[in-house]
Amino acid sequence: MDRIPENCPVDDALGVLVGKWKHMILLYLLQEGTKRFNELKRMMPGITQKMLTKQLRELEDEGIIQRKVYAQVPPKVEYSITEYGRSLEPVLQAMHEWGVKHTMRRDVKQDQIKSS
Amino acid sequence: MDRIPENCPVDDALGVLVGKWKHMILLYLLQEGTKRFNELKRMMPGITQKMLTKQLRELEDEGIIQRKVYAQVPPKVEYSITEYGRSLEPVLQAMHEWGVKHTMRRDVKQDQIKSS
DNA sequence: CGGCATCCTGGGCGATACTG
DNA sequence: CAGTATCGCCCAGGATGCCG
Repeated sequence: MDRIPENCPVDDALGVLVGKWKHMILLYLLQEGTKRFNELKRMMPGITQKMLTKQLRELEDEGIIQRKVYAQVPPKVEYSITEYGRSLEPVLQAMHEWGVKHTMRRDVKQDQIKSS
Repeated sequence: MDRIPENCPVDDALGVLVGKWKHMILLYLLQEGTKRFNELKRMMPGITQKMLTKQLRELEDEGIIQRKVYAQVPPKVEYSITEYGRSLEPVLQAMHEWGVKHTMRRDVKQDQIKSS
């Protein structure tokens, strides 16, 4: 982290990850490779087609994931991480590690409240 | 990154960073140490008192920053990163590095559009 | 100086229905 | 199967004004 930037790079990174399901999609595609639309949908209970489509489009527009359409009936569309998308792995990694610690600390805080 | 969790730790990390100004506040406090309310405000042109207050409160509630009130007139309130808050540094670091590359890539994309 | 209370708006997000 | 098309809610975030 050199200087505080005028147009913050951290903002850019945050931008592509913010969205209720985006990081989930990325984690799934990173860990389990190529997935079809409905496979992703099934993996995220609660998400609607509209939202899944939207977030996939946004990630695609950013160049983070790839969309491959098979010309067949019934339709088949596969999504996968791009090379560029893999560059986000350290970021997700850092967030995941912090999240694990955070959850632990939250438990500690709960204990402190209980014992006070 | 071990397994895809039910309650995603990545979500937790994202949660504390999301908010239009939160990461900015954190970067300032990390890099420049303790700051007064109006110092922070001056550093972020465009932010309103309400928003600054709100985001500071949220960060404080998470235990990420510390609020120190001096009993004097005029009032003086100082904000600083907690030890716990410093644990976010690797996350910010990772996002910053990615952001720098991302900006570069976006420029490349612009060039590609121009030359097409 | 460092807030809090109030009002308001945009758009993120969801529910539902329809389609090639 | 993998989407569009509509409608509508909620709330993060902004504008403004008052206060100890």
